[in-house]
Amino acid sequence: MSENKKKANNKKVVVRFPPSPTGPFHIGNARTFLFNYLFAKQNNGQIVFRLEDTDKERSREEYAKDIAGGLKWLGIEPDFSTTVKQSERTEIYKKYLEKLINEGKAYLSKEETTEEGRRAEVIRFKNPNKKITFNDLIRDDIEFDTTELKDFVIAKSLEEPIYHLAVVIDDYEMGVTHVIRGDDGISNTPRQILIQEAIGAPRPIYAHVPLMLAPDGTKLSKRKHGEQVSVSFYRNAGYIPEAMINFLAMVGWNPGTDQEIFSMEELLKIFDIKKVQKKGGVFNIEKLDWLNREYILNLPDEEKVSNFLRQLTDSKTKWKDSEKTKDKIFMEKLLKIILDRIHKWGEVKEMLEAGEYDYLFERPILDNDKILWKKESKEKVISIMKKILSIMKKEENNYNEIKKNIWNLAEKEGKGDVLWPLRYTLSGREKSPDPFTLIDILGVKESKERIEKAVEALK
RNA sequence: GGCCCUAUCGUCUAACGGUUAGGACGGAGCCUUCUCAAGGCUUAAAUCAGAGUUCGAUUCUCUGUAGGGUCACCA
Repeated sequence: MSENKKKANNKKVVVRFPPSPTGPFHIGNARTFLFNYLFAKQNNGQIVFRLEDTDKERSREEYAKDIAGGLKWLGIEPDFSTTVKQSERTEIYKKYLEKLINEGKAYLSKEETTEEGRRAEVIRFKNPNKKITFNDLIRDDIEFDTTELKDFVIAKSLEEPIYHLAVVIDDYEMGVTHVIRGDDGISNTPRQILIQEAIGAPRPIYAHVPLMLAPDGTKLSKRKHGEQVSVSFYRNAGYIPEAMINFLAMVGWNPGTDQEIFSMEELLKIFDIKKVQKKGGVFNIEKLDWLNREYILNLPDEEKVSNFLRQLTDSKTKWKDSEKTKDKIFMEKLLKIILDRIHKWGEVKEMLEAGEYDYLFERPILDNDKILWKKESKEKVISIMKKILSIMKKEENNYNEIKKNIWNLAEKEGKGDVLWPLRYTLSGREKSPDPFTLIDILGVKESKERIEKAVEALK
């Protein structure tokens, strides 16, 4: 008897991560894995990793790597040291198949080969045609009549087992005690139980977690819903793994309190597989974005800086090696501005590449019409600008005084009449941070020069 | 279509058979420095329908309806 089987007998919890490497790591699978992970860790159990690559046509090494990489990124790693590949286990399956055939529980079946690619001979399971009831941790008892399954195919040949056979044998040999999978697996369960009974394997405890759905209410699929079904999409977009975990856990589960933010540690304490919803949950990316922002804001300063710098380095902005980027104080101010405007790190790169902050590095080209807020008269704007300039000259580098005095001026002359031309002159953009923030980051000297130039151009 | 599963605001969800049906995201409005964000406050928004059980049903039962899943020599 194998080591694993002994453990199962001792009721040591063993769960499995059985991805099929036929595509990039799917976000829905990540969630199912998370539930497995939480359950296993809570019970001091083992998490075995199994690549279900019996479909030679579609399985690819790069996908297996993407899945393993995604799990590592999310911080929910199985026990990779015991990784099993179904493609390397044909001898084992063959043994069981031969036994099943010898015992009359399966048989070689001659088939009519009307379609191309179909075998003239396959191995079918001799269906005892009975009713099967199994218990599910999430849905209680589920009953099936297996008669409708007929004598289903379990292998194309002795060397080519079909999924159901391989799964049952592997779960048995690996001592899997709890099968926690998507509820699209519910209808597979009765035939797998039939096979279990035929090979004398114990029945694991099942928990079918509802699927995570797309906004249209259907199963998330790459074909229908695109890149957003892949874990790597979120990784590349600059989401924080802890935020992803938090979000994934909350689609379909909640602790029954108002708490929204959970660390892995907290999840491990309060997660309860039995409290997982029965209904599928829609993947709501807006909530994810909100959550991710919360996580970004809670990051230690050094991590904020390093993430920000990485985005800058990765970007294709013309000024990324400019002197200014070496000015620590300037960069801190820029980061502060940016942090107010992002939900995920990838947006930093997007904004920088879109030129949204170019005006901080070079003087913007101004449009005289836009300086005039709501068609103010040129004369008025010029006179206001001159007043601002005199405030700046008087106070020179006392930022707080300048801010106070300009604000007083704005109250007197009309906020928009002062603030808009000022802000636009400094940034050259219709949308930007407020003028005081701009003066602060640009410096009084540069701000003054920009205003002087604008006044000249207006005349 | 057969079989299986499910049903509370748009979304994620809370509510020993007794609540003004609660929270969060998103929305709307207002405030906060003109704009964009961020933030604050306020607000709209739900028990699928019909029977039954019960003094009383979001909660239990049945029926219907709707949605989803699954019906491979894919996994």
